[in-house]
Amino acid sequence: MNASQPRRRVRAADVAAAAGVSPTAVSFALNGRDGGNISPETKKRILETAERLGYEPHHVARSLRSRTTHSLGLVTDAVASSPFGGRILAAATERADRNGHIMLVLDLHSHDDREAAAIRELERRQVDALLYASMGFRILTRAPVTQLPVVLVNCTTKRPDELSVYPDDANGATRALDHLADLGHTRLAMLSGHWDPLGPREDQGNVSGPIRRDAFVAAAGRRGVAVEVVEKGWEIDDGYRAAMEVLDRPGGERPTALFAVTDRAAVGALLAAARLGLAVPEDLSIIGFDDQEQMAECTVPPLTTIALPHARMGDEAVAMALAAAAGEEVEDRRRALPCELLVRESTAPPRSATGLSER
Amino acid sequence: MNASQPRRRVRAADVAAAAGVSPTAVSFALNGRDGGNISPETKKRILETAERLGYEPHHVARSLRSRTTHSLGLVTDAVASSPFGGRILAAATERADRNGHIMLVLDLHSHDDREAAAIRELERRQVDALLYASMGFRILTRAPVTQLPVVLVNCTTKRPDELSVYPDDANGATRALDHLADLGHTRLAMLSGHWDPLGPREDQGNVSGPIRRDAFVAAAGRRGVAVEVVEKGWEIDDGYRAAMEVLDRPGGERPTALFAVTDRAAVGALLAAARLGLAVPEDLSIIGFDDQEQMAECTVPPLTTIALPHARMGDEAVAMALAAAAGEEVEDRRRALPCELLVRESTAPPRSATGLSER
DNA sequence: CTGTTAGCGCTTTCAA
DNA sequence: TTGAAAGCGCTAACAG
Repeated sequence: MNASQPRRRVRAADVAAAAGVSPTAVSFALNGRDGGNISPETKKRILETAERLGYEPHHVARSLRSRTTHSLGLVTDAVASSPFGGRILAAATERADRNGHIMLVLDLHSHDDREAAAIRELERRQVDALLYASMGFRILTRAPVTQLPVVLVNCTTKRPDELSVYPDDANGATRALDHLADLGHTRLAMLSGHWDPLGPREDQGNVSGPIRRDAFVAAAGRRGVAVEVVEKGWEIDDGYRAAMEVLDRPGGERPTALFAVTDRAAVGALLAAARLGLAVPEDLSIIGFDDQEQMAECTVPPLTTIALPHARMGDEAVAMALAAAAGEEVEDRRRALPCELLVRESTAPPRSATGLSER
Repeated sequence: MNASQPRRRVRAADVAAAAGVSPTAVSFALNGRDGGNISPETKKRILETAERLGYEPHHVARSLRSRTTHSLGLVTDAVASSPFGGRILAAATERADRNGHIMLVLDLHSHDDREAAAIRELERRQVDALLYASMGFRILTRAPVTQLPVVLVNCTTKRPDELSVYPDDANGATRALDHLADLGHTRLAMLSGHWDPLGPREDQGNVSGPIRRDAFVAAAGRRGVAVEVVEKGWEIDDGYRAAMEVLDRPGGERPTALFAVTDRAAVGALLAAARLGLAVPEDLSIIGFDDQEQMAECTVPPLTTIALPHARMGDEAVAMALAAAAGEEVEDRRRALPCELLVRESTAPPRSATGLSER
């Protein structure tokens, strides 16, 4: 049919010519910018012509003229390469896309010295706003320097006017304790991490560890249950060693439930329990934190855990960035998002509470 | 000092005026485009002036004029949200950045029907080339349709002219077997997955499973060692069940080494071994596949595994895309990248081979 | 060796 | 209601 498929890109002017109108009319019709100044039928004809010709607006030209690129920059310290970062990124790109924006991604690979250059690059690209995401939850001493609107993701500062979204770890830890206490456990242990396991600089460390620990201990105090805290670290082997320490003792002195600072540590605890011949959850309840992909859901048994609000962080961060870019006043500039409890199969009432000793 | 900080953006014309030259000279000086037609000292003066004024080229304007945006589009079926995808993405953004390009990321969230729209969006944005990355290694029946140069990442097609980079799973599985055989194991089991665990459509499934299995079995045949294959799946619980099946029998009939199709399955095997009171690697060697972040390295004991070439895939994909965008002829259009063996602590010679029974 | 000038494709003010 | 025309900031022919 279309014998002479046109090689050349079809421009607004081509549509205008084909429809017998001016470029102005085309622009108006396509952008719905008609302040009632373009007749419905003309508009319809223009739209049809554009469709027929396969017209696609030239985004770059549009950006040059309108001084907005409909794009957002995402600078990450290493999020793109962390197992959680993906969830933030996916939700962020999703939300951006729904709003006609696209995400420009720059990964610092933990080289903080590249930060300034990355931000300048994004400024040059005329992004409408910036997201700055960190791998672990951090409290920054200073936000990235730029004239652009910035939203901090998975990190925040002390300044109340700075835009940020981050997980409410304390809320999550409290839910973990309540879950265990509600089940009837009274002798608990927490497999905890260290302060600042990642960075050399004070503001680089992941602060989730102490927050989770302190909130858990505080909540335990409120509920009147005992907690033994063992600080070994976040990883599988750390959890294994910590669990071995509290579990390898006579039944009566052993905690009936463990709260692990991360799902990885919880997997270590699972390993230790298996090694010690303790059945989970019958002999020992274990609850993790993070709802880590491909891990929490498919351990044996599946892990009860506290889910980090990654998707929501990405989503809200973009919403905030867009609002700020549009010059709107943003409410709740610092958003601590709740962490949901996911009850799976690694937690149950303690033996003494059920009164029955199965198997 | 700078009492009157200029609000207005400084343009090339401003630099030209300040340096007492024409905009052309500025353009030439900044782009190194001088065909020897600009005096070194003029150039120096221009550069200094630009520096002093804090001039930043307006990328959008430049793109409009030069018809190249120095940006690459990345369409993923869900890579951004997978634990491996991050590594690809990080390496890709890194390489792009080093070459003055930026990455526009669009995540399909497994909605294949959005693919066409995503690609059109990227075309509108005038990206110089496209990367199409899939979460699991797939063999596509058709590549994305676009006029742009495309590089397939972690997937490929049967067409030899299509650009792609993907892992050489067969190579990895062969290395796994060689490692075990070299250690002296003669009675092995492979904890394998299913064909097509992910997608409804035939070309959506991850093909790594059967490739790894077949290559492992073939290599075993070559080395003359026995392999029992158990097909349960990729996840921790699948590995646990599969391992239980082959391990829960008298010592003489039990394999001395396990090859797990993924690190997750290997963790399941670790759990099963612990449950059964088998010491790893003394009683049982376990080797995984993937070198999964925050998992392989920190199990107890740390897992010997085969590393997927994620970073290299991201890196080479960008290099290929850039070359293709520049109109260069690309060699090795389909690149199967080798998978390295990482020897950690979960593998050792079998008891019978050492002749000693420790502990 | 340097400057003038004409666009890239689109939007939008202003006049018809 | 519609159209002409003037740029957005930069690059690259083409003169000078």
